[in-house]
Amino acid sequence: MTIDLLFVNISKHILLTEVEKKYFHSKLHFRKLKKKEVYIQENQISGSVAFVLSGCLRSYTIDDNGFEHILQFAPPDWWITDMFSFISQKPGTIYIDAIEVSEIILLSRADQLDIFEKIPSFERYFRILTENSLVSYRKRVMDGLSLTAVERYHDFCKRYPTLIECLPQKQIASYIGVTPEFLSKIRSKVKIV
Amino acid sequence: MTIDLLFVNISKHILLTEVEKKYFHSKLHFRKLKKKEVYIQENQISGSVAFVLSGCLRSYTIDDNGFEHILQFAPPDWWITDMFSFISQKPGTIYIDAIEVSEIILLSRADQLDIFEKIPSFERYFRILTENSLVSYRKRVMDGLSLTAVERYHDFCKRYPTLIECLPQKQIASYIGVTPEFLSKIRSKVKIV
DNA sequence: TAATTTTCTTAATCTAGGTTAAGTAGTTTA
DNA sequence: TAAACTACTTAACCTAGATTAAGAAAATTA
Repeated sequence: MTIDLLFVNISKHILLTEVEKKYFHSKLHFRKLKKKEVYIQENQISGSVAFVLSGCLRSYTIDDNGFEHILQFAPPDWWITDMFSFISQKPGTIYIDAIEVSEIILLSRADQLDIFEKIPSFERYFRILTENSLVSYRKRVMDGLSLTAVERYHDFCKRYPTLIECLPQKQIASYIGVTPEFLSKIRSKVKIV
Repeated sequence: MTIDLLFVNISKHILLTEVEKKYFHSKLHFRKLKKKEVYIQENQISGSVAFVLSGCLRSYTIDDNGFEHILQFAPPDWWITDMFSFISQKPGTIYIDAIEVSEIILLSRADQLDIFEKIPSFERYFRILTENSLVSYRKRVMDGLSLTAVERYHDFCKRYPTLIECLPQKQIASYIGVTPEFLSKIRSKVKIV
């Protein structure tokens, strides 16, 4: 996958001149991650936000009992970072690693802020991304408050059919907020009925 | 309360000229809400976002069983709307009403977009608000996945000490995702131990 | 290929939190 | 002020989902 994926994504929201594209491009860094390789760790300051070109990343916390809770999956064409740490430049609370071999493009917070100054339409681009992301977290909060585990699982299957294919089941369980054992039970019941 | 509250809030994030302030001001609308008066309803398109000058609003959904689930409280100095509907201009899924007599300032989506064109620093202002809001929804998702009801209640008390004072207990229960009966149980246990 | 690790399944048992119900206290409204 | 809601409490009972444990299947690694 090439960096074109990112420029196509951007062009859905804002228009850039060739000069602006080049300037933005000059601030980007490319990185490959092996399977399970960590991109961001707890207590670390997230210096950058990552755009996924290929593979898949995930963000998660580890609670006091050592259990992982998955916040987000980032397949190609998605941005991911520890937003709290990225915007505050304080030590973060989440881990981000690669579920499979992945290629990502990095933009540092300093460079992002610099770009906001030089190319104001980027402020719009990230404002729109943040709005959309806000809405999807909001939905997640509502679903947690009002749906059962079975309903959350079906909703996940409907919304992310491609992720269902490639993710280990225990990670889906962690995302929807149940134990792997219970998800297994849910799935076996569905088959019979 | 006067509209100054809003301009002080804005000045924490961006600098405006007098002309810009006046232009922005000219797009705002003032509204008073009685206790329980509805500002936005399900299936309605949220034409505007509201800044609270006095009183307190809340946003919530009503699920298939008729239960309310509170998404957000908006005391003075906060913005509130159905973000999904506001950005997409499609029919929304939530209700927003006044918990007590309230004064709010409204900005329509059309005017907001117009202001983004004319005064790009407003794009920054709302980008920053959206980033912060995203982080707090993200925390809410994490808390829902990793904390017990007791922990979520204590966290709420710590984070929103002023809201604890003025909100009916059943609304706090609805926000943290438990029944009023169970919250009552939690509170009585805390007293004894 | 075998050995090891990780994932998934099944089943018994347990518990956090829900449900139902009934009583009390506080607040609106007539 | 009384009547009618609405909010809060308590307690018995119930259930969705967790925990524990053990085996089977799949994927890594040597």
